Amino acid sequence: MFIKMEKMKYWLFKSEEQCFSYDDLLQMPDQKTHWDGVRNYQARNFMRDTMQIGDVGIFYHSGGTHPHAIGTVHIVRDGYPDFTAWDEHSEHPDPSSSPLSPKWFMVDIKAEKKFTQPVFLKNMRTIAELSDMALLRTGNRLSVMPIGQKHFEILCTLGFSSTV
DNA sequence: GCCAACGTTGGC
DNA sequence: GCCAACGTTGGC
Repeated sequence: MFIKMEKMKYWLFKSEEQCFSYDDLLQMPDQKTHWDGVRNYQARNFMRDTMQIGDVGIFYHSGGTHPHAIGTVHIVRDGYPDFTAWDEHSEHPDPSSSPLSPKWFMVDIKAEKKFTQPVFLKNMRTIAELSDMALLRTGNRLSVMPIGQKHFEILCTLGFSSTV
């Protein structure tokens, strides 16, 4: 008997803090949400093709004066059509997507644990082991991106440490 | 298929 | 508010 164990993958979920924050996620029923509204093919492909239930992620707040990672999440439902695309009243309607021919996909994530202290972007840039993280590349605009296990562990170590 | 114009993102 | 980066659009 062969049971294929897929290797757990690591992701970063980016959201503008004033738009949807980690605290907002904690307020959601069952602390879950669907990661809707992504209208970028590369991010779409990650969610549709690569993410799996059980993968874990870092939640990152962009847009503020001090961008930072703020907690961990895990994926509780893998890729399925983003139904907000054919809702004309949604934030990101796209008439070219339909239930019969969905163009955009999303996953469901659930909050895991909020960091005891945020890990600031400014701090990340000083850490050599994080230098190859996609988030730190200038001009990166993906709201969902893969990171390495090493990146995930370093961010958790910093975020859950009790001293600065 | 090329490429300039345009819109959006996001750090600073 | 500015500007760099980059994806998308549309004319040709």
